[in-house]
Amino acid sequence: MLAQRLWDQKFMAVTPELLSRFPLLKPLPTDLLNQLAQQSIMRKFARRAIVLNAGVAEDSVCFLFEGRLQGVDFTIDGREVGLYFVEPGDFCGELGLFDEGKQAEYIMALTPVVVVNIPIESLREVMLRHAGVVNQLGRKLAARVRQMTEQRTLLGLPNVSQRVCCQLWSLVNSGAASSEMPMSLAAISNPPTHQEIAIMLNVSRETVTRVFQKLQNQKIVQRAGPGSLLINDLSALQQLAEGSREL
Amino acid sequence: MLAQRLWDQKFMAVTPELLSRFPLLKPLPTDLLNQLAQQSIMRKFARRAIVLNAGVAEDSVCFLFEGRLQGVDFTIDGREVGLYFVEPGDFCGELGLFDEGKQAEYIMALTPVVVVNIPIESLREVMLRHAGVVNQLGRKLAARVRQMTEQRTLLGLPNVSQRVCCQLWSLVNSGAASSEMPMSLAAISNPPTHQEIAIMLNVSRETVTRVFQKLQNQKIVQRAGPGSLLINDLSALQQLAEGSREL
DNA sequence: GCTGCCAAGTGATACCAATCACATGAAGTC
DNA sequence: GACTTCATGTGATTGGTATCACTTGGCAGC
Repeated sequence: MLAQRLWDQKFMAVTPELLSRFPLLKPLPTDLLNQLAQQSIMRKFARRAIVLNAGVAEDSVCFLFEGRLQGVDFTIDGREVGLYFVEPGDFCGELGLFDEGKQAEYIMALTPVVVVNIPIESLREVMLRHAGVVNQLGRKLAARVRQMTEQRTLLGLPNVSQRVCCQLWSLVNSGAASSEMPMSLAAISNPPTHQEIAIMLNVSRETVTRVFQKLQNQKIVQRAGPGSLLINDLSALQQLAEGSREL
Repeated sequence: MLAQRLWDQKFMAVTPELLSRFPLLKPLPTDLLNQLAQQSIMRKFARRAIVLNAGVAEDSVCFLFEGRLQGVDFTIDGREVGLYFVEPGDFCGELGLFDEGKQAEYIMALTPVVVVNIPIESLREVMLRHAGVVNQLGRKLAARVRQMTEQRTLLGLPNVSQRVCCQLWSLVNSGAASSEMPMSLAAISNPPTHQEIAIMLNVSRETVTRVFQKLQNQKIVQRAGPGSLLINDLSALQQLAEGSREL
């Protein structure tokens, strides 16, 4: 473990410039960033690797530099449960900053990822002196609660197709914040696999596939290569999500 | 509306002593409590009344003095979704302290309640000067995220009886923190109605009833009057929750 | 005591999605 | 190019829950 860390550190030093790419850390003074950079380590993980472990008190917060992460948990009977996605520039494992509790969920790499681990203790010190950081962390937590609430509401939908469409709809709205798209056309870049969607919605993978089949047959969505899903008929998707239209 | 508030204020003045009963506010100096008390109002609500509205930016945080509240939301098709309970001494609607977003979920009175509303603006000022308050709020949010994560995991269970038993199990552990009980015997005071449990677990009310029937037939739980549910066989409940035993 | 209301209990039925067991297709590796 | 591995596609079967339509029972108010 230590060897691994030293190796990483050696070959991929964490620079203050790199840290300042993260919105949370950007406002910090240069010397502080220098200090943090020295205490931080950069690590790479393969697809499907566990980046943070549930049930243990992790000693660092994980900042995502490249790739995509997902918070996942497992039910007692071993079933996988998808919680949320983490995109580059964002971070996870921040609950430990506020209490001494254990990491609640696993963080798994959906793609090969590059992350920066910053020790919790160092960040706690930063929090003491920089109210702005505390503020942003508070906002982040609040946003997470809101998002979880929305997701929970989604799970209340009795109609499974509607659940899938709702999830797609919320992916469209969160992902493609770029507003140069025409209203009727949008895209989801690096769309989750059917399996990833399934565990977020408490449905089986096959069911997700079948919903996608129908959506494609009706030309509402369309694959554009492996890394992109085109939404041809945005308003149809919205109607499906809202339940005012059936598949 | 204004008249109502004046009425409440007139007949039930908020005293600093009353505010200091809340753990979050207890550490604050007396003069600050005085000030807050003057800006706060006490209100009563009947059972089933909406205490905080979803979708609007509420201008106050709601401290629960008496009774029990539940965070609820509604799916697009009008189905009720239960999110969490609020017990006396606790508060809700605190997300607005961190961002300017709208209240995410409704807060509904499960019993007649007495609450104290403290303006968000006043609390924000308090947060600026008293790091301890920020700290506690952070912990509270973190705890909420953990609890929501657990609840979400619960929903992943394919077996509905298990879901119900898990929920009961977590009610036992959170509610009856009083440790003078023998290990094999516990009780849930003011247990939620079947309907309230049902909407938290995404199951129908009838299904909850049927699970309770089985639990009662097997003498695992037992009603003790309207305000209490006895758990006769705690370990059996645990096994059922963990899936190592079937109903 | 009567009435009304709401929580809880119960059976019959229908249907929808999970599951299983494959087939196919695409991407990366040696 | 052969091979592995993973994502996706598809049909048949089945069981579990929602739903509906009631009944019962307890509590409160008049």
